[in-house]
Order: sequence, then structure tokens, then C-alpha cells
Amino acid sequence: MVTFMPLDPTRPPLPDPAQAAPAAEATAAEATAAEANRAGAGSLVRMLEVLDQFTPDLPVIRVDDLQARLGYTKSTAYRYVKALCDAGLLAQASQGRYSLGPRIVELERLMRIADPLLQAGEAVLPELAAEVPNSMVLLCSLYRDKVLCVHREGPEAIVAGGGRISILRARGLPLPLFQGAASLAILASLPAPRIRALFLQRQAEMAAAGLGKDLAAVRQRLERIRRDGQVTTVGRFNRHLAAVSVPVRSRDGSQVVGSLTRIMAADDFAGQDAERLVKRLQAGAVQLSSKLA
Amino acid sequence: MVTFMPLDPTRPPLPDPAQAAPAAEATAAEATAAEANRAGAGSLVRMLEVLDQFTPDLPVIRVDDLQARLGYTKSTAYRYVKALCDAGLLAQASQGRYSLGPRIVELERLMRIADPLLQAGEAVLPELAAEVPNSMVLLCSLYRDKVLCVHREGPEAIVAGGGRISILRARGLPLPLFQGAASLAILASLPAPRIRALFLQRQAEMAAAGLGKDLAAVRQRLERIRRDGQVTTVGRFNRHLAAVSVPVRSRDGSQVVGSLTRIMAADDFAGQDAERLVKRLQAGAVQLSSKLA
DNA sequence: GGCGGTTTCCCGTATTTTGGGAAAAATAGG
DNA sequence: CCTATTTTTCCCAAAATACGGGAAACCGCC
Repeated sequence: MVTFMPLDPTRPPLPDPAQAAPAAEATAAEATAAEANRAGAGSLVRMLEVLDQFTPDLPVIRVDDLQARLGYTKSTAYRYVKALCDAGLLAQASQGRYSLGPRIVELERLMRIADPLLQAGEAVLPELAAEVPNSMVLLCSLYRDKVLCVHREGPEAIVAGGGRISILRARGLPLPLFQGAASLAILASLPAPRIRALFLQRQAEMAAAGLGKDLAAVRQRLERIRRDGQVTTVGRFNRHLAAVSVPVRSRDGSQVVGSLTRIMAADDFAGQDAERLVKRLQAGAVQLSSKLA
Repeated sequence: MVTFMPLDPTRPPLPDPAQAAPAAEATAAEATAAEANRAGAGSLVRMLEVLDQFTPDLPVIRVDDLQARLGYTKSTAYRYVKALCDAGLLAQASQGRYSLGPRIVELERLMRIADPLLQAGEAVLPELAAEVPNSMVLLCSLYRDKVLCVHREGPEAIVAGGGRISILRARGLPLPLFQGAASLAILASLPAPRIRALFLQRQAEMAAAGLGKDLAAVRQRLERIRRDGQVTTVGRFNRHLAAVSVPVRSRDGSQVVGSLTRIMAADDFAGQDAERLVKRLQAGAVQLSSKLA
């Protein structure tokens, strides 16, 4: 039996979380944030905060901006920047301007090479994606308490709602942990203690995401998903899209490692055999698990 | 006029530099390295050295290995690991085992989104690659003093020497700064003071790469390349491959930002009009420059 | 529920980071 | 090629905090 999540028209379509953190902050707020960061955090943590300052809207930052933003002195700002540069995590773009560095791309390649989930995904996803026209398949992975898309297969855009909705550059797209089919499929398969711990730690977020106001409600909701073995959402990520997601388990089946998600036009989805879509995706997930190193 | 670089049969084919740093070290050597690192380097630099420990052969590391390798105490090792984990640069894979973290993939996506060279490359390279069968086109970028491949277009493998030679997962592949057509094309276009500085700093490497034993020789060699506007190598990267590379300049032409390289089977290359290949690549580079934001 | 290994916490000491300014580089302009 | 401006490094005393050792807490696992 396939259950559908209720469409919540009050929630706006999910923004690209990577583009979320807005750069707009009043000078007063900056100072406050700087002081707050300053307290308690060691220099190690402070240095790494520099990386958080880079956003799609601001991919190149000047050192004096860093000083202002994080409340460092010139010396400290340059010290941090130099350490990060020497490690290759930053690189100076031009005079006084720094951007993220080559080491990041290099390390990411290392992860790509070493990631068994990605390897398996590249073998399994193409066929899966091709079976349903005008649909793409996403492979998402769980890191500690972060979900992000590691691979996309299929067309770059879905034709839906009279337009083209593209999910370009999917790899690296962070997904909200408590929203969206891909995340929920993973979340629901987490062991009970971890769900409990997550609830205790991030109760507010869970409630805001509509997962439930108390632990019992959250458990019930996730248990339902777990039993179904899938999550289907229509119109949540985007009004005109539908998503079906199933968990991907480790080879021995002992734990979830990610999720496999098909995204398609909501209109197309209405005409499909939902049960069959899920079955096919689940078969893909099993095949994927079996290919894990 | 197109000049060919002499084939140096004494040098072995370039290994994947990302896989270079071998994990094999005697215990004594480890201790020495640890002590050496320890001296002079601040905690910031020391912490970032943790990232260097991850290799394709050893993508998951235990904390006690870190202690041993870098000479840290348990406390320090955990402090560093925790800071890196909190920043998302590491993630614990399982009990006691840590791997590179989701933030790296996320940051890399940010770079992909923000990199004008990549944007332009994705628009220009496909056509370029398709024009010559059994060839691929590489777009490489210069960061400070590091060259790495940022994009590959065309087939995943070249049919050459009776086999298939594949350059898979090209993005993030670091290239030796003083070897290879792609790097030399960039190097030769660097302003003279930078070349001088590089020579003073890394004279030994330059000599080892056959660039020249003294500054005059290096200058002459690079000047020749710069005048040609291209570098062609046959059998250097791989006995059966040939590469033609041209520099890519910034939109205003004031500086090099990378290189555009065609890789093909050496046998195929012999039958081609070399001049025409270069001309086409140069046209591509110009087009690319014009598309830079 | 108990067990081995992992991770955090605690705290005095001493190493190091810190910050302000001045020197040195690098860059842009003449 | 040389000068003016900005960026970056260097220097050093004072203060902050990273360090290390061990114990306690916290896992996951059997």
C-alpha cells in the first residue's frame, strides 16, 4: 500500500539550502554574531568559520570583510587565511580577495573515488532513470546528521507545469534533514535511539518541518514511513513535481546509508502506477546495496 | 609553426598525483615526520594536516592512527577531529573511524556554481570535443601555484595502443606544475616575475621535470612555448597519447586563468593536421575567454 | 544488561595565540 | 622603470588557551 504525504500549500517550495544563509546582516548584528562566536570557541573552530563565509552570492571575499564579519583583527584574519591557503582550502583570487581553494576540489575527488555508494549508484542509476521518461533519479547520502545529494541521473530538467524545472549541479546539494522525500526515507530507517537523540537535539526544527510536536508523534510518523518502505511527496519540493524515495541499506542490511529518489512531473505521476514505481525503486535500492563494497 | 616537445623515454608515465603520497612509512620515519611537523607549525596548521592523511587507499582513518602518524596525544587528536567534524570537513564513518565529510562536497559544489571558467567551459567544450573523434578535451585551472583539471568533455576513454586509456573522474585531478602540456601552457604565460619566484622556490622540481637547470634555460624554454601559443606533447603522459594545450586568458587578456587541452591517441595525432588542431583549440580558448564573467 | 572501546570532560601548567604597529611585498599607475 | 598605494608579513610582550594525562561518560555490541 502506497501512502501519500499531504500537500502543505502553506510552505513555500524549498529553497536551495546552499544559497540560504543570506549575506545581509546589519552592522550591529555582525558585531553581535562576532562576539557570540568569539566566546567559548577555540581558535581551531574560529578559523574554520572562515569557510562558512563563502556563499554562491559571495564566492570571493576580501580580508577586511572577514575582519568585519567575524570580528578578527588584521593579524588574526591574515593568520587564519594564511593557514587555510597553505592547506589549499583557500586561494587568493586577486589582490586582497580570496576564494575557496583547489584542495577542496581535490578532496572532493578523493571522496568520489572512495565512496562505495556513488560507485554503486553510477552502475545502477542510469537504467533506472531511463525507464521513466521525463524523470530523474537522485542518490542521496547520510553523513552523521546531514543529508546531501551525491548523484543525479537522467535529464537535467523536468518538463512540468508548462515549464522546465531543472535540478542542475545536484551533487553537493544539501537537503533539509526533516523535509523532503529523500531525507524522510533515510530518517525513518534510522535506529530508534538516534531518532530520539535527534528529537531531543533539534525538536524545534522537526516541529517546524511538520514531523511532529512530540516524540510520540514523530515516531508514529516515521514508523509509518518505515513500514511502507517508501515516501511519496507531491508538490512539496516544487508545486509541479512529485518525488518517490526509498531507503538504501548497507550491504549487510544493518543500517541505512542513503536514499534513492525518483523525481517527476506531478501530472505525469498522476497517470502512473504508483505501486509499480515504488517496487522498481526498491528493486534498484536492493541492487545498489548488493553492489556496495 | 607548431613545435613538438621532445619525447623523454627515461621518464615514466605520470602517475595519478592524487594517489601519489604513499601510505607506506616505517615507524621510525613516522616519528621523524611527526617531530618535523611539530616544530614551528601552529595548531592551526597541524589540525589541517589531518586532511592530508586521507588518500584513495586509505579513505577512512582511525583516531589512533592519527595519533601515531602525526604524533598527537589522544586528547589533541580528538580535539582536532572534533573541530573538523563540527565544521563538517570530517564525518565519522563508524565507531572510531573517520572519513572526509559532507562539507567538502558542499563547498565543492559552491565552487562549481561560482567558477566562471567552468561555466564557460561547459558551454564551449562539448562542441570542441565532438569535432575530433576518439579525443577528449580537458579544462584546467590555475590556483596560486597549483594546476588541476576542472572539467573533462568527450569520451571517458581513448582507444590507443591496442587498449582503452581512460581518464576517469578528471575533475579535481591535480597536475604536476612543471610537467605535462596542460601545465606548461599555463606556466609559459605567467608573468616573468612569477616565473622567477617559482624558480627560486622550486628549482629542484623544475630541473627534475626537465624544464631547465638554471633560470635562463627555463625562461628560454617557456618563452618558446609562449611564442608558439601552444604546447604539444607526445607520449609524455602516456606512451600512447598525445596532448595539445593552449592557455586560456581572462576576459581582458591580462592574465592566464587556465588551459585548454586536447588529448588523443598518438597514432591518430600523427595523421592529423597539427596546425589545424592548434588553431581550433586557440579559437576555443578565445571563445572561452569571451564567455568569462 | 554488562563489556570493550570510543569520546568527552576536567584542570594546572606552560606553550602559543593574540594584537598593534612597523617593515616588507606585491600591485597598479605614471 | 620607478613611485604610490594597498596588501601581507614580521615582531614581541602579555594574556589566553591549547596541551596532556587520566578519569568519567558515552556509546555500540554481544
